[in-house]
Amino acid sequence: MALFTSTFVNKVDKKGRISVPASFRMALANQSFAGVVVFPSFVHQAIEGAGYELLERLAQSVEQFDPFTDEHDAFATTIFGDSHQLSFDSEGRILLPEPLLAHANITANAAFLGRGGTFQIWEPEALKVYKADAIERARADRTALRRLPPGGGT
Amino acid sequence: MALFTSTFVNKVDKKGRISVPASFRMALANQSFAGVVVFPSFVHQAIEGAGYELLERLAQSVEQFDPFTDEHDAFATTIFGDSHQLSFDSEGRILLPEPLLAHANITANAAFLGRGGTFQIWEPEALKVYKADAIERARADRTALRRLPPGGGT
DNA sequence: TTGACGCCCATATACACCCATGGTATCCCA
DNA sequence: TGGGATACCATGGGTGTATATGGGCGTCAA
Repeated sequence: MALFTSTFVNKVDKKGRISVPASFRMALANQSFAGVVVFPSFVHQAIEGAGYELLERLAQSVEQFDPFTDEHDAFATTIFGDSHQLSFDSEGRILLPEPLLAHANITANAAFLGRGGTFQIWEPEALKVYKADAIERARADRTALRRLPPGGGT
Repeated sequence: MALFTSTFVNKVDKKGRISVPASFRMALANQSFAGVVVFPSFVHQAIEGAGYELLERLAQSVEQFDPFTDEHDAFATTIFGDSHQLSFDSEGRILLPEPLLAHANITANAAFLGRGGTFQIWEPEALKVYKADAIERARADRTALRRLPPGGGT
């Protein structure tokens, strides 16, 4: 499995296009859909992104909920209702929809944040703030990382 | 499995490249990704390094969290957002990203410190200080070593 | 008709790949 | 056992290429 890692800050040009980092495109290379799937984050002023395949898995997982619970409702509405399939242009760029740009407060630059199986797109300054906070929380909770599946050292 | 052992001090050339010690490369030889994965240490001014396999295990471990909890959030952000996949060039060198160099205060030289299943990259002088301290702690904590897992020789 | 969007081309820069060198430890053979 | 030959490794630098970015043009649709 290819993973999204690292953080990249790219420019939004005057047409609204932005390059998806090459390593992210690489991670998506063998998907059926040549592009990304994005939807607004529930909790952050950021955009969630993933490959099409993840959306399919989410669909399955949502169906496992009781179809008439609140969760199901919220998930189905938000994730599928507000998610967009953005295909790459010939240079590997995407065109972020206006509502998503507004949700994440993105104007001139946007930061792609790798999160393993998924990624997020942030306004760079907002990401800086959020990252500082995340490091604090991770540091405090570091012991949780010891719950690693078996394998090599550490 | 192959382990990272010993300490090597190598030069950072003017392009920012640095040779990964041959024995470390050997230890990584049968991984799916021909390179290393690095991320800033939470606690030290040093760079943590490992094989791609570690990242895969982390991804699994993170997925075990409920995907929308705070823990998941903080870990995914911190670990994947700050980790970089650095592939070897044909001579076995890597290119350390600027933020990591800054985090570890590395300029002209860098020290690779083997830690078994993982390794660290330090500014050589800082490592000297840390090592002296580590020896102290090891001496004080010596009894902990008796808690060895069962098994024959090695 | 006008605007939005998909496709094409152009460019600078960063980086991956290639080849060259020097030093060192190892091996081999006398 | 000594000395030379050799293989390996860290290091340096040149060059082609991929990537991010910018802009022009045609087409489709409202």
